[in-house]
Amino acid sequence: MTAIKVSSTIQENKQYALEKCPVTFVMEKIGGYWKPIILWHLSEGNKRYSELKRAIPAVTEKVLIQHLKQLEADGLVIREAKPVVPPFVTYRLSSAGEGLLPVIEAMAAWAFKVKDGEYS
Amino acid sequence: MTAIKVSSTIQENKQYALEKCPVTFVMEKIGGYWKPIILWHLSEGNKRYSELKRAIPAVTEKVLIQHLKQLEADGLVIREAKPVVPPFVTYRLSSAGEGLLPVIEAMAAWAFKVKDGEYS
DNA sequence: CATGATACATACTATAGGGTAAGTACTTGT
DNA sequence: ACAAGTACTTACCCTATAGTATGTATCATG
Repeated sequence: MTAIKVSSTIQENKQYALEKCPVTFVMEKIGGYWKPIILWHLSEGNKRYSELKRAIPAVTEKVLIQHLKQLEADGLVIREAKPVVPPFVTYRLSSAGEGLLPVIEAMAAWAFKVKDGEYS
Repeated sequence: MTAIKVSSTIQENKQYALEKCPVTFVMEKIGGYWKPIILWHLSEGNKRYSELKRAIPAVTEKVLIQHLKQLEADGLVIREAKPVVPPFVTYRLSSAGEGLLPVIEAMAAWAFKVKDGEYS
């Protein structure tokens, strides 16, 4: 039943979903809990690590870098580190990251409609 | 450090994110692994439970109903059950669910751009 | 009379992700 | 000499979610 065959795992289903569903593909990239917020803040302009930290106080440092690393690995943000002695690292959106902004805005628009009770 | 205070939990951070970030709000609704796929299939028209099952063979039945229940509870899909003896249940998008289609399409559009290498 | 189809439910497991807490290396300020 | 700020890293825990496997009620059909 359920058409799951030999040695099926979560990873295999993930593969399936990634290939079959472009939306799942996007979810993989921005599905982290704080990623959309990070992207949102970066859409306002380049930010230092510490600026992001202060801008999103509820996220822990571990998760913040974790997400930043993933976003960097996925090519959505670009990290620039000046090799100075108190470290100076800035993050900014790549062109792919900027391409996501319309998506983010579409999501925000829907959320506001829902909260305004526009869909009774 | 990290500005997390007394009795902070995942749930509290969730609350924070939900209030502060409309995108996280959307993620809560369509963030389940198969939800976007389900919504996509429902965008093609009403579907019976068994039709969805066959349309998305890689998802298990448990997860399929689980997601459908959540989507129903979130007001994104509408469940209609005819009280006949072999059960006949159809699912369709609510107006709020339809309102998400532009979001889904924006995500899909971005995904295809990425895969086509449009952002070198 | 047993199988299949319908639309689920339920008990159990496994893993990924987020959270907590603490530490690192280097320098400037007091 | 010690704290504070920079940008992280690491070890550990906890929970939410997906997956596995099986069961349920009803009827039609062979």
